Amino acid sequence: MSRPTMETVAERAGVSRALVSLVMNNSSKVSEAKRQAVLHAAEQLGYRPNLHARNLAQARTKTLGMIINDIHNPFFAEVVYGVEAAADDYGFDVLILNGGRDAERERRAVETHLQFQVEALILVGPKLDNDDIVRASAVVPTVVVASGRDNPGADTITTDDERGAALAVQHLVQLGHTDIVHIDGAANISSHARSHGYEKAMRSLGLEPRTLRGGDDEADAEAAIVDLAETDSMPTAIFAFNDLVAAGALSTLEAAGLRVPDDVSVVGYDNTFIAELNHMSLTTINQPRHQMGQLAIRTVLERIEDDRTEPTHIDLAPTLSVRRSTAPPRKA
Amino acid sequence: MSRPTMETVAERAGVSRALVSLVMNNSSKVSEAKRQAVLHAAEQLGYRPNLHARNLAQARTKTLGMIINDIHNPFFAEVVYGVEAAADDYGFDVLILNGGRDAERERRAVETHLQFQVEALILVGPKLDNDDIVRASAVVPTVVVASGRDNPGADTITTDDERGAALAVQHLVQLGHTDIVHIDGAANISSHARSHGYEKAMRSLGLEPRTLRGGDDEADAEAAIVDLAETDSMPTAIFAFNDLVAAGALSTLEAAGLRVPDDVSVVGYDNTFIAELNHMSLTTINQPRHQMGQLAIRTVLERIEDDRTEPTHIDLAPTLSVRRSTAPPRKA
DNA sequence: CAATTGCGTTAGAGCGCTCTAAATCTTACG
DNA sequence: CGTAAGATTTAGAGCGCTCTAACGCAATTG
Repeated sequence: MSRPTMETVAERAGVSRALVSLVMNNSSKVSEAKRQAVLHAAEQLGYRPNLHARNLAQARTKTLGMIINDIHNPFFAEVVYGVEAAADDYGFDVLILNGGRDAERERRAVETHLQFQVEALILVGPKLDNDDIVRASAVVPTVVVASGRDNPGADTITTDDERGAALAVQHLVQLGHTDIVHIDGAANISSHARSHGYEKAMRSLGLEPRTLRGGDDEADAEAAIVDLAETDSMPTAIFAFNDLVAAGALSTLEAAGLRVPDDVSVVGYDNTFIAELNHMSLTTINQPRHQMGQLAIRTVLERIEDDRTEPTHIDLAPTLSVRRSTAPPRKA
Repeated sequence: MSRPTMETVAERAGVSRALVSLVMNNSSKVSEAKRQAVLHAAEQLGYRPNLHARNLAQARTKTLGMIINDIHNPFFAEVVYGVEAAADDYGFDVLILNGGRDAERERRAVETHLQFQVEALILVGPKLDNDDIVRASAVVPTVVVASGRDNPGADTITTDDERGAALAVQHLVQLGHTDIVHIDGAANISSHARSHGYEKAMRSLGLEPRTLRGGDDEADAEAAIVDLAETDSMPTAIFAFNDLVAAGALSTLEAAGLRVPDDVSVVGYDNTFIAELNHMSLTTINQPRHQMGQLAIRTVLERIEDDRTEPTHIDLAPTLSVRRSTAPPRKA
C-alpha cells in the first residue's frame, strides 16, 4: 500500500535512482530511450515525487505562504487570484491558511507556514500586530497587502485611502452635493485614513465635514442613520466606510421612507461583490485588488531571487466606480 | 543565515539530537533539567522544527488537503470554517488550494496536494469530473462536499436538494401561491435535483410546474424574467436556482415595475451572504454548511484512523429561511 | 555487595530525494 | 586501431528529523 519511491521506479526501469531524478526534473542530458523507460515505469507504478523529500534535499521549497484575514470576505478573494496568477508565472506554489479574523489564529498560521519552510509570507489584511509582523519578517521575506504601512522590515502593498475618500467627496460635490456625511469605520484599520481623507477633501472644497461613528458591518450603519433621521439633520449624501456599511445605510434609509438616490445619495468603499449586485448598484471606491496581489508576489520575489533587503512600499491609486446609488441632490 | 537545526540546538544545550527530538515532541521521559536546557537553547537560536524532515522521517504528515471550488464564493467559506474547526480538534493542519472554477486547475491542485503527501483530500464543490475523483480516491481518502454523490470510492457530504426545493414550494403554497415558476441552474451540478424536486412537489400539490432556463449568475435570471413579462405570463412567485439568480430576478422585476414581494414573491437557494443583506432580505433555502465541513473531516478521519474502506454518503436536511422577499400573493 | 530493575539518554540507521564527482560508454579523428 | 572529447549514467553523501535498540547509571533487592 505504501507509495512507490524513486528507488522502485529505478528498479522497474532498470536504471539508477539518480537517472530517475534527472528525468523527473526533465534534464536535457538523458537519452530519449531511458527517459521513455523511466516515464513508463513511473506511469505504471503511479509514482509521484515526494515533495518533502525533495524540499529537504534541495533546501528550498518554491512555496509561498499566504494568510488571509477572512476567507468569508470576498474583498480578499480578488487579491488571492492576483497572488496566485503571479506566483504561477514564477513557478511557485501558494499555500493558503485562513486567519479567521483572529490574531491568535494568524500567529499560529505564521508558525505553520514557517515550519513548512515557505520562502516568503504574504499577509492579506492581517490582524497581527506590528511586533508579530516584524518578528516574522526577520525570519522570512514578508509582504503585507491592504494594511497599514508602518511595519519596519516588511514590504507593503496598499492603496491610498485618503485619496479614495477624496474621490468619493469630489464625485458627490460634482453632482451638486454640499451636505455630505461620513459614517466611519470605527476601530477598523483603514478607518482613520479614510475619514481623514474625507475631512481634508471637504475642507479644501470649503465644506464642513460631519463624521458619525459606524463600523465595518451592515448593522453598524443603522444607529448613525437613525440618529440623522431623528435629529432631522439628514444630509443629501452619505459616504460610508465600506460597501457593507453602505448597504446598511441603504436599507435603513429605505426603512425611514427615504429613497436612494432620489432623496439621499450613498457611496461605499471597496467595490465588493455586493456593490456590483444590480439590486444594490452602489457607487463605490475601487481598489485594484488583483494588481495588489500580483505586486505582492513581485515584491517578495525581488527579495528571494535578487536579494533586495530594504523594504519597499507600494501605494496604489484607487478609482471611482459610479453606479446607481448616487445622483444630483433633490431640489430643496 | 541558514536556519538552526536540531543538531545546533543539541550542541548548544549540551545534549544529543535525539533528546532534542524528544523535547520537541514533549515526551514525558525527559528530565526537567534537560528539558529546560533544550527549550532555552531552542528559544535563543530561534529554532523551528522542519516539517519536511519530520514528515519524511515519520512517513506521515498530519495534514489534510482541501480544494475549494472558488474562493470568491462565500457559500464555500462557511464549509471551510467547519472543516478547519474539526481538523483542529483532531490536530490536523489543513492546506487550502483554490480551484478557481476550473477543472484543470483543480486537477493540478490535487496533484500538488498528493505530492505534499496529505493524508486526505477534501473537495468542496469540485469541478472535477468523476474519473478524476475516482482516481484521487484510489490514492488517498477523499471526501466530496456539496456535490453529486455518484463518486464510487469517495465519501460524500451533501444536502438533499430535492427536499430543499420542496421546502421552497411548500412555503409558497402555504402563503397561498399556486402560480409558481422555477428558474433553473442550467448545466449547474445541483440544478437537476432542485428542479426535479420543484416539479415533484408542485405535482404532488396538484399544481402545474413551469421551469425556465436560468444559470448560476445574476444576469442569467434576466432573460427568463423578461420573457415572462413579455408573454404576459408573470407568475405570483418565483423559485430561483440560487441566491444570485434570485438577486437577478429581484432587480429585473423591479426594472419591469413589479414589486417584491407585493407583486411577486422570490425564493433563493443557499442562504448566502447576499440573502442576508437587509436590502435584499431573500427568503431562501439554507444548507448546514458548517456542519457539512465538520462531517467531512470526521468522515475522512474514520478512514485514516479506523481504516474504514466502504464509502459513506451523508445527506443532510436543508432548512427554510424566511425573510422579506416572500408574502401572500396579491389579490387578483 | 552483586544482581536486577528502570529511568534517562544516545548512537545510528533510515525516510525519499538531489547533487557532485567519478565512472562508463560512444563517437570521432589522427 | 588507440585515444581524447563528449555524452550518459551512477555511486554515495547528505538534507533534518524520528525511532529502535542499546547504553549508563542510580536505586532497589535479596
